[in-house]
Amino acid sequence: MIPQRGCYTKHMFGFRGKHDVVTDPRRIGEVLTRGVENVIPRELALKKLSSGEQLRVYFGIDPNSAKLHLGHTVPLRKLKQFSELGHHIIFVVGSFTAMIGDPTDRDAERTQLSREEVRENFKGYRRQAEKVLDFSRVEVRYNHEWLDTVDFEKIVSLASKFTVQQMLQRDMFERRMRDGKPIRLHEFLYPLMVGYDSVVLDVDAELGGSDQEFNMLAGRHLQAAFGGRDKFVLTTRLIEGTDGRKMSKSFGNCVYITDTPTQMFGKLMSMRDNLVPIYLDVCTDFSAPRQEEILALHPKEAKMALAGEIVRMYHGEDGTRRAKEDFIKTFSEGNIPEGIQELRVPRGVTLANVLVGNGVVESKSEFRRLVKQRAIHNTDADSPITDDSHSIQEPLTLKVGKRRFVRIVPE
RNA sequence: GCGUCGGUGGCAGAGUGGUCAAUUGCACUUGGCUGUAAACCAAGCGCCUUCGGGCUACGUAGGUUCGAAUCCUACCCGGCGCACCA
Repeated sequence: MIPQRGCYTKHMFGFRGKHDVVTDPRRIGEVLTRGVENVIPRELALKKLSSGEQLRVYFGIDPNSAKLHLGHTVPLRKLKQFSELGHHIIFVVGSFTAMIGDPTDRDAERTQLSREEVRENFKGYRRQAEKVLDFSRVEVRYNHEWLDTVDFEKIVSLASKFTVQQMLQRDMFERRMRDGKPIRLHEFLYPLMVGYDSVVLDVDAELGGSDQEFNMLAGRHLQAAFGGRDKFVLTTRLIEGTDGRKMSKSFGNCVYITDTPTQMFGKLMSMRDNLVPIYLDVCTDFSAPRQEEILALHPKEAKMALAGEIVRMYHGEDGTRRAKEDFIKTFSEGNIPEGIQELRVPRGVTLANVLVGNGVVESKSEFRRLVKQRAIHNTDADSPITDDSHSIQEPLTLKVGKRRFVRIVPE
């Protein structure tokens, strides 16, 4: 069953005394700066956090089934810090908003998800997010609980709190106006809906990626308009993917927290040097002095330290050691890594069919190209495959391009 | 509703009857160099191929033509302008 309003009660969460809330100015200072893009308004945040009151801190997520990457962990880690200060974390799953799709992410699939799918997706999300945040101390809500029953009268009342000009100020809309790209009316509704979440939950603070700033501020505006608390908004920094572009599934530049230690280590090592400082600051708990020490090392050593720490956070010491050994063996020494993909095939089939059939190579044309470029290397004989009609007679270990390895065994 | 401009490969954006599987840039792949980084250099970048070529593709469906991404018609979608705002 989907948790209904009331499933989570004050008995389960809650009312800690003042003495449970940490008000150490130094820690508050760190929470409000590290990995933080913006705090609006900063004075309000300081005042609330110093008051000793337990704050209601809201974080909303889209209920897609995607794997979590390091970028997703940034706000999660920030939530954890708030939780450690003794504040109450409310996780809102966008079970209703899923039907609209956030215009911020214009690639987002607009497929309507059923409530059941949303719930399933959240399970997967939670399983991953638990590597960062302790969910036993988190209140989880689904926003269809209150958005389902919103009628047109309510929508009008919400919409009347904004002017069209305010909506158009959003840089994304501004840009699309300028570029002559369409803006659909319902896209204005999205900030209203997620803003209404914070009205209903009457929160003290909202966290999100800096791409959510507009939506969160809309919520702040609505909460004030409906006589709620004065909330502050904290946006976390967005980290670039390993190639320096926006971290995005479609660019293939994400480090997923479900990646194996070896994958994770390898991806982090191949990232651009200039990203090391931000990753250190945002994705690890290294203190500022420790970060300085690391950055003073040879760039490769610095990256090793960073990669090692991040892998350790998600896979522990053992995984890290193995990943590091694998990396050194494969790339520093040019050997073959452990546990490569092994394909059992009938004797005599062509290599082209094997590689294309198993998705190692995309098409036969691609295969021919790779052969021509001497990119398919027989590591047993230490020579490239030069015959594009090569057929499999003997077991064969291949290196395709820089990092694809496959062992083929005829039977 | 009327007018007008437009819809091309992952993206941007050329091309306006044959020499177009489609200039160019970005992204991507591969080789070189390296620290599996960046930068740089070089090659490649729809699918199939017996390497001759074949097939599919420029919003959708038809049509004109020996030949269409390019011309015509209808439809769908979008931008802008005008009208509407009882």
